[in-house]
Amino acid sequence: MDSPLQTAKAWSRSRSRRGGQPPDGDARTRILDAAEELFADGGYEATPTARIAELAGVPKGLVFHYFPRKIDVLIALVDERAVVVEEEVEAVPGDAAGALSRLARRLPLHASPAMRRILFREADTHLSVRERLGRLNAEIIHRARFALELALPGGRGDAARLEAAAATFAAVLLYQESICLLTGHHIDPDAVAELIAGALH
Amino acid sequence: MDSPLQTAKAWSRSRSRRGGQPPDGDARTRILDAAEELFADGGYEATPTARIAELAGVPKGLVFHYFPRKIDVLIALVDERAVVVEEEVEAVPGDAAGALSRLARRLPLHASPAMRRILFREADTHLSVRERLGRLNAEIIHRARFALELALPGGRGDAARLEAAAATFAAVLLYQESICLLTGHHIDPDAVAELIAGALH
Amino acid sequence: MDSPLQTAKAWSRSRSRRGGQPPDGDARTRILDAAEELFADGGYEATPTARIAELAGVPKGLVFHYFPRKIDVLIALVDERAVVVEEEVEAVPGDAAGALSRLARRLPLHASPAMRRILFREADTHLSVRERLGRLNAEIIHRARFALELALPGGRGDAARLEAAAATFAAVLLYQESICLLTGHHIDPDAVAELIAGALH
Amino acid sequence: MDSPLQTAKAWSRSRSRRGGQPPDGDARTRILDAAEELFADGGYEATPTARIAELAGVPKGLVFHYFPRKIDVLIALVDERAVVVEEEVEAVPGDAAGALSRLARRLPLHASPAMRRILFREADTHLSVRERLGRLNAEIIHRARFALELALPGGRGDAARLEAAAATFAAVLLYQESICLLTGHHIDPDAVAELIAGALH
DNA sequence: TATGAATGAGCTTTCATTCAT
DNA sequence: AATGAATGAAAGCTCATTCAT
Repeated sequence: MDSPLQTAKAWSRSRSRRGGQPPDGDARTRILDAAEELFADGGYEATPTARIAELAGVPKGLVFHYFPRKIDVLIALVDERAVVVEEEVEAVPGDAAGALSRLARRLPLHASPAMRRILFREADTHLSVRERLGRLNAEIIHRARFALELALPGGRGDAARLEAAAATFAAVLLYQESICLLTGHHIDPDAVAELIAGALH
Repeated sequence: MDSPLQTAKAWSRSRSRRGGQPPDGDARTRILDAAEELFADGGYEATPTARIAELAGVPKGLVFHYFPRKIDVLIALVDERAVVVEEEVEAVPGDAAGALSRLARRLPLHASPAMRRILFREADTHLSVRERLGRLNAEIIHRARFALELALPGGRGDAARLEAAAATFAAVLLYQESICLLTGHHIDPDAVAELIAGALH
Repeated sequence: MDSPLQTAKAWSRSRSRRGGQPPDGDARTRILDAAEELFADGGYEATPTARIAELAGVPKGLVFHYFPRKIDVLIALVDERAVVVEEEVEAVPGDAAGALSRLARRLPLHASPAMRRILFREADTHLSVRERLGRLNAEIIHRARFALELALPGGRGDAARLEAAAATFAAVLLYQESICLLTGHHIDPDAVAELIAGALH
Repeated sequence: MDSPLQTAKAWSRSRSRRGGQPPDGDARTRILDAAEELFADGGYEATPTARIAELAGVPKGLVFHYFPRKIDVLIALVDERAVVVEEEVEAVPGDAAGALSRLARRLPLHASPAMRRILFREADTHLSVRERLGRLNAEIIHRARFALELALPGGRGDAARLEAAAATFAAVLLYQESICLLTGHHIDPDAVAELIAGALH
């Protein structure tokens, strides 16, 4: 409740509620589960399909039954487990900081923490991943701009300023988790929301 | 001069000035050059040492003569070509936005665009890279905070607010290049500098 | 009528008359049809059973329902679709060249062009195929010798000469199609028939 | 001396004279030797590279050091060990049968019996092999026609007849070995030479 | 009879690394 | 310092075959 994004544990708790004990669900699901974990940990390239199969508790051949090429596992993962939510949000005029905070708390992305790591780690080299990350970034900027526009009185404030504010907020949202992982430096999205909303008066 | 970070072409121009004959420099240098390009393009894991040797125009065995293990190439690259500059900067009270802009224009990092990509791409999985990125982030935050503190009148403005501002600016600086590469979305650091400086009055 | 052997199109026309709905015939037939085409094109070894099933439009498991082992598909093909006709032909004394021409036009083999390719391609390594090809060769030589004997006056002409003539004609008949496919060089069986008949006076 | 083509034993005797005991020669040569034997026996597709390495007495990886893809082994084999001799032969007017016999005894092809099998077996499916076989066929027909033309008096005898005779002789020469292997039926090239020469008077 | 998930042995190929020269 | 053949473990992937339904 105090964290802007669900933790890894909270996420797996919410998913395992529907299933049983490991091996959880059907073979295809277990393969994706395993791949998600391993890709997030060591990266796509460094993860052999054999280890995916092993962790999933299925024979090596079955991985290729469902996913003819290794890359298809990653594609399926992104397709099915990193869904960008593109819907209109209700307008709340006047409270820009609150709107940004709410956006931070509820990213327009259905994805586990592991999937989020994969999304950033592999975007560099894999087109389908990059495309998904691009959509997410666009959606966040769109919503941030919408929140700021509504919150601000009239047409005041030039467009460039608003654009920079939205992009800045998106950058923080997208990378705060990476930054924490890589540098150990925590960023409080609420403080940033207030800061940016304040900057536009 | 109008770009916040050197472009790839500008960088290689500035480097080749010191070098000379094609193929440029001695064998060790050519190996590192090749590795830098290939690691940036396809990632460390996906780059065979044989291709490094090929691109460097040296026999395969020579790579292992200079760098006993493949990982040593990456380590040397980070050590020698991603130098974080840790020095005190002169204070310019009163002009917070200008100070941030100057910081954006001159990151405390001696590294080519390719090296910067490597730094972010491999930080996840390779300790020595992560450590370097952490130092860079710390240095940027340090300087941003210093600039903002000096620029602001008195001790006014609470510490948390200043912290958030510095972290936000660092996030933008660190990831603007990645964001552009991944999403095509440009961010103007000067606008962000002004925005953040403005937010602190 | 002017071609010594049926063309692929003529063959499939004559077969589909008995069949009917697309996809043609029952599952077993469609499997054999697919195998015939694929074995002829790429060879037995290079053809996965999965592709046979795919081309036949049947599930993979069904192939093994009808043919427990992959080799059984080839065996069935040869058994059922490369039938060597072993029957006595009427004698027509005096016209050796004509008799050979007739033999060329109507090989003692019921088989599509694809099956003929399979017969030659797989004879090297698969006993049942080799045996069938041997029977065909023997039958052709038998008929050619018979035609030449009858056509020639008395017992004149030594046996070895006649043997060589029959074998030569058989070689041309058997391999003219292969030669054309492999080298693009056409051979006119009628001209060869006349040549060989003429050689025996 | 009485056989038109060298036997397998005679061929390997003539080659091993230059080398020592097995493992004979350098690694690349041993790999080609092994491949030649195995491809001839079981066919290209059915021969794993691992068995080539095993028979050659080299580690599996070395095969791919010299031949990046499996198909390159076959290509090298055809390139280096199935050389078609394209040179003019001296004219011997008047003795067509003798000229053809000499052609039969000395095919314009430098290749072991094993290579000859490979040439015919793989021509169907591998372009480079087919091209080589086509060249051989063309050369044989060329020489046979040349021999028959010279041997025959004046311009007598129509061109089509001569063409058929040359093609027939080439077919017999090319396939006599295959026919013998596949059907057990021996053909005496000398008898065929005499027959065909006789047919043209 | 019909189906497609499941299996695992084995395939081609890759690659970091070693080493004699 | 320089070289490229040699090595073998392990990678991605294929495929005939089995089997529960």
